[in-house]
Amino acid sequence: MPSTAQAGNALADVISPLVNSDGMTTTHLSGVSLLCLSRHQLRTPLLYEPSLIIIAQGRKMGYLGDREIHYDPGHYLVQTLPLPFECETYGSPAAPLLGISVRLDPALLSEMVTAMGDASGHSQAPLPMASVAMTDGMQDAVLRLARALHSETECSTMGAARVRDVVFEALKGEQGKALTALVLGHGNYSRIVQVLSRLHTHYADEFSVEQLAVQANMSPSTFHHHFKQITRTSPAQYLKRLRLIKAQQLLLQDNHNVNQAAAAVGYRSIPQFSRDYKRYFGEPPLQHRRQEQALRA
Amino acid sequence: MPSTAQAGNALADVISPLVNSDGMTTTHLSGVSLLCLSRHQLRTPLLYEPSLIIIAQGRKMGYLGDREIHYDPGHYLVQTLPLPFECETYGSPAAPLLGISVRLDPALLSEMVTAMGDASGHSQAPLPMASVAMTDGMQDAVLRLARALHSETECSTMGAARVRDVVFEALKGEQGKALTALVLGHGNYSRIVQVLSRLHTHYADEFSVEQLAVQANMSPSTFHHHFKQITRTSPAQYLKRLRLIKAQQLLLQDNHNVNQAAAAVGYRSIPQFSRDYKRYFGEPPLQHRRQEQALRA
DNA sequence: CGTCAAATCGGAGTAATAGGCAAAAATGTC
DNA sequence: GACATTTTTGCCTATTACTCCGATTTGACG
Repeated sequence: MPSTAQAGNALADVISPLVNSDGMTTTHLSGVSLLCLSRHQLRTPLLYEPSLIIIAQGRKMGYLGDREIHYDPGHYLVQTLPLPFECETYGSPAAPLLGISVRLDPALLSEMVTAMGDASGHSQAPLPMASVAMTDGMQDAVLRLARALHSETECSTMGAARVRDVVFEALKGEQGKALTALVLGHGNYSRIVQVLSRLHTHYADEFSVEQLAVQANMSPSTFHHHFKQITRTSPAQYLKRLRLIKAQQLLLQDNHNVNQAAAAVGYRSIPQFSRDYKRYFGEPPLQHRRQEQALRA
Repeated sequence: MPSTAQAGNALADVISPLVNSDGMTTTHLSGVSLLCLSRHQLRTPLLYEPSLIIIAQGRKMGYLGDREIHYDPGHYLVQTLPLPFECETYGSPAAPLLGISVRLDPALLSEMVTAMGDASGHSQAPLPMASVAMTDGMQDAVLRLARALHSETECSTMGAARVRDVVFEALKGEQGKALTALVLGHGNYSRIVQVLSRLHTHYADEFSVEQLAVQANMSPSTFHHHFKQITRTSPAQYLKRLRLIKAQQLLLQDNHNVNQAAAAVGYRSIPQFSRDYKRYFGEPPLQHRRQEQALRA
């Protein structure tokens, strides 16, 4: 059981008994996972599913293009879209990072947004990733959710409701509009989102920016513009990163060899894959796998 | 004492009494050696130190990439950089190759160049190896040097001056500029030379072209370009040849075994070493050593 | 300060190389 | 002559090198 450094951190105390290893721990509640990391993790690219991430102890820092996103016990993360970005995690054996992640199920989201009605007049352009100041309401909701995780019975009977509470708080919060925009097609934003969704489903296929622009009903140049506004990278870059991250999973978790991984994510040229991989992650594919394996052993 | 075939070859007559075996003979003057070879030596890779080489009898032919460099009694060789190249020697028992080699001491060179002042306006790109037509001045200077070698007393009192004369003639000659460029950093040229120097000192270390390019303050592609311009091979090739030649010395002279030699010059994989050696020298390492030992016995 | 030419950079495809493993071959040893 | 050891070869995968080319920068000159 990881240690909780600070006294009086209720959430950390509740989470801590539930995890026993670094990384993501699943819970009895699908869509809810626990984060733990007892060491410093240098800035590295990764990809989160749309989710809410609440930090109980430690802190994280995300880099999306030129934006820096801090999250810590006083700020939770609203991740609306599954964007590739880079993340640095601050944790130590004495005070590991502890947190809880709640996946944003589109169906649930849609239902809730519709039920809540459209209190439109959107304050600002929706951000696909944003750090939001913690509120009392959210704090309470998360704490209740975390407590529920201790009992399998409570999970099955009350789990959905606990999750609902948390999401409700998020919808009320600063970034509620961003989530709303996801559900109610909101002009340009949702057209780009559709394209992103397509990329995520078919990342191994070949795409031309032109095709994508057509799909979004925009000219290539406007498409490029809006795309970059949201993802902070160009379409081609986005796809490349997506592929590389997927390939990394295949390499490190599914024990594919470099050939297979490269092919599986749509690379035609293995050398090209190797180079891109090295540029993005800092070291070439196989070496990376060896290191990772060495860490486990 | 080797025979001097042609009548009236003053230099050959002076040198000939000083040598009594094939190969390099050292003299009382450090940095000055005598060459003798009474048989034909097929084209084989080797590495000279920066030096002046004056042939008194017979001839040699150097191959540096696509360039051919002839040297014979009418042409002396100015070797500015220690480049791996290939060399064929024409000699026979009746008329062995005879020559004299004067090492180019960087300190001496530097001193002389500075003293002579920079008569810049460089005629052409400096060549790291070049054959220069013999001049009367050089002929005289070398002859005087050679005569001095006969007397240990003269060596110790006048040796330095005699060497100085020879180097002075070289500096005045066609390739003087190449030597000057060595001392006075000359933009790209000297940046590449620095890298070469590093390679020669640390040839057993691991290098990537990328690193080297950084050291030379160039992009990889530009680095490639300039490197090849000077050495007539690519960086990786150059390092490989350097290592193989060093390994050859260890094998043939220092009686290392193949393992040791391979490791000592930076090969991680012995099989790879064996392959490369064979490609470069025509036959695998051990066989080569055996042949060489057979020749001596 | 703008213009043109030359040098340089960075990307991408092709080719070559490194290094691992295993087996064959050669060598030295008893 | 059989065995143990060293060396060589073959094959395979992953990585790097090499080279060309378009884009960009640099630098000299007007």
